[in-house]
Amino acid sequence: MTAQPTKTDTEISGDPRIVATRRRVLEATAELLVQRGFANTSIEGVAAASGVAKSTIYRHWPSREQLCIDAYRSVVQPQETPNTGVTRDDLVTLLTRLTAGLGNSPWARILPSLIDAAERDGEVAAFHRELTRHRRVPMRTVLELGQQRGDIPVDVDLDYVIDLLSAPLFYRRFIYHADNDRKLVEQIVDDVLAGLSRH
Amino acid sequence: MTAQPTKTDTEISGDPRIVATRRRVLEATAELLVQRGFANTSIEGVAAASGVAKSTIYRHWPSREQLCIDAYRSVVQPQETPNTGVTRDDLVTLLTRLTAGLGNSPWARILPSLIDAAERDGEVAAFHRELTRHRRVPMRTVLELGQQRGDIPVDVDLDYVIDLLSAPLFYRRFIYHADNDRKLVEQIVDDVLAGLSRH
DNA sequence: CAGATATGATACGGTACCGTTCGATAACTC
DNA sequence: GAGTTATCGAACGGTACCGTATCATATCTG
Repeated sequence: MTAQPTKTDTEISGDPRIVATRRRVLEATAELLVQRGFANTSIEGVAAASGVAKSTIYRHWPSREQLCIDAYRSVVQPQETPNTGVTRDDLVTLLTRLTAGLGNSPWARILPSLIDAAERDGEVAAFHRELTRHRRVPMRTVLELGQQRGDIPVDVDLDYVIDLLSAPLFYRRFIYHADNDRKLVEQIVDDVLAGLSRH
Repeated sequence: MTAQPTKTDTEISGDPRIVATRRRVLEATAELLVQRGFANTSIEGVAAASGVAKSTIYRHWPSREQLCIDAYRSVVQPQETPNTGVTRDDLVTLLTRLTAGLGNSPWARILPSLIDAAERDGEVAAFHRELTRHRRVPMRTVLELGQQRGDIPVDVDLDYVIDLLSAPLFYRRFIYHADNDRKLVEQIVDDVLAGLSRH
């Protein structure tokens, strides 16, 4: 039971029938995850929504969990790392982008379901951990460059800085249910950087 | 359909049968919510776990949602407001308490389910909003006193400060899956207060 | 074109809930 | 103790899914 990503999206299978089926099913699953959440998304529901026969879905995915994980993965897009040479501006760019993603993307709308499922399912938890680590890479890079530049004291743990910067946006989106605008992002970046400079 | 809290816990009904039934059902429901989550907690499951007949449960609660909301409410305990006269220390106290609560309490273990359900159910969302607002009151009070004392600049929005202070703990518990220790709490408080003093 | 392969459609027995009804007990109240 | 009230337990018809099997049909590949 080693983590088997159920094939990457750069599918090697030439057969267009397989490619089309996978695409249709993953799209329908993502849509259902948005509308109904993880626990209320069933294989039969996906079959009905996608127009793909249930038996065909079972030929491609071993379980509902794997299907949902694949669907979620298909909805996450990679982020590029800004590099203007100005730490503050690059952070604002990253957080503004995060704000946009948190707003209305399928990724954000499914995330609560995923977090909830991860509380009880080890497979989902491992997947979520991997995704989260991955998502933090660009900001980590920006902060490392900033540290080399002297914008951030060298004794500060950069993962901690990522927490300080990102967490308020997640919190306000999922718990406090408040809007995140650009002004807020700038204030967070400036306040956090100012706070760290005391070290 | 005005927000009807389905009776407060300070139940006026003298009949001990009713009191006992409500207690048994709410306890079993909370336990099931921890174990299986919101979407996988059914009335029949609660009946089996509590030993209370299904028909009896339906006499007390109109729906699964209302029952789960009541069960969650029964698990939340009110927080008192520290007041040592030292803003920094009071904040550390509050956040340390939050850290403890986030660790292993039923409240924290059910929270992801509740957040997920709130994404799609207006009734749950309203309830969650109410709870969140309520939970923030003690910290708001501490910050107001701190502001009067001059520890926090007057032009700073205190709700924003609550976000900066609390969010990292929630983020690390539910998204980053990292531990929150006392040292981290102190660092957050000191860094945030230092950052705000630039205003 | 011929053979291989993927899909569609349907049916299967089985499980878990739903929300309601009803009569028999048990427990409380006055 | 008599009357009221709450609970139990079982049964109801109905819905949604599960995971598997079968076979005809459609679609690719060489």
